[in-house]
Amino acid sequence: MVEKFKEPQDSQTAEVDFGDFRMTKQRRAVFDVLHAERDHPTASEVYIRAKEQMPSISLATVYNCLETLTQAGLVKQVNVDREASRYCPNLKPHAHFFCSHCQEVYDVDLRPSADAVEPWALPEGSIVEHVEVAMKGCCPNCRGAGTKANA
Amino acid sequence: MVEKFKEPQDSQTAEVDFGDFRMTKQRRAVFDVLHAERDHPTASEVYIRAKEQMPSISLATVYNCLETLTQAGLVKQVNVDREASRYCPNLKPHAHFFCSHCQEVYDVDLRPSADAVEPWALPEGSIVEHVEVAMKGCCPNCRGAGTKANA
DNA sequence: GTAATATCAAGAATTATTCTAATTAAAATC
DNA sequence: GATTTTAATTAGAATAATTCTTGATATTAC
Repeated sequence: MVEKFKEPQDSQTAEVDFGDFRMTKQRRAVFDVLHAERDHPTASEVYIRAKEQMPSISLATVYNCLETLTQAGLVKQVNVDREASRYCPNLKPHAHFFCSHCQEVYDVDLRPSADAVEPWALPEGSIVEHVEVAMKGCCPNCRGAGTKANA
Repeated sequence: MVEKFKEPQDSQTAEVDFGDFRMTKQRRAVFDVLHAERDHPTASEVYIRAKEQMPSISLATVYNCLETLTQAGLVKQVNVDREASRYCPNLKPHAHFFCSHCQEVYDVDLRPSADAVEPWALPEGSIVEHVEVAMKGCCPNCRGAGTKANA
């Protein structure tokens, strides 16, 4: 049921297990955009970047592709407050740190052998399928530079 | 600068430190709604409940009040995915558990002397001002009842 | 009591996202 | 390799939560 598809055209990344989905040109383009610069672009930003390689792609398709890729487990959707969703190709368990000064989103790795759920007193019998941790504050860069963006 | 206002009318809860803001009838009504049933209503749900006590209140005012109360630190805004924000009056540090079956949001306390940030390998010099932890899964009730809502 | 300021209400506007319907592309079958 | 079937793409309309705008109404300061 789960097969591998080879990319139908030249691309920067190797072949990817795409599950039941077809690896179309558009999905490949969106996937490549996310891997080219590993910041955390919004759908619109992905759209702008994808258009450089594929001017015919539409915003609706970018939304579709991002959803498909998310369902396939190839990218993660990142939500900070009520702002536009951002997307990231980091598949390791990680949290997100949002710097209020430079407005950047950083990935934060889980410490070796640490457990993100451990600090929380869940009732017996709860089943956790998914944890999302979002931190907000000031990143080391902005801190050193005297909080330029906000001061 | 930070003063106490007494409520301008009868109400269920005691006087509250409201910071620089005025405790108006509308804000009090919204505040009371959140304390009456400690579930996690959306702005629209708060609106519906507040109208029972104050039929003249508008949705825009409910949004304004919720924002004011949030800024004053008296309620917390809870965001799960891209769905409508929910509001909760629990001021203790806590996470939220969203049951995909009954669609309820539960508060999850921090274990005694546990630290929500500890599992995360933040770069030196990061300053965390705020942490938001959202878990998704199945609550003990739904688990016992054979996942009625989804199966 | 009057002036200054803050809040409220109603509806318009905005924004991210999803839906719809028609076209196009890809895979399966002949 | 041509045809059929199925899935994906596109453009634009629709939606939903939220914010903004403007004028009216309270509340505090003087």
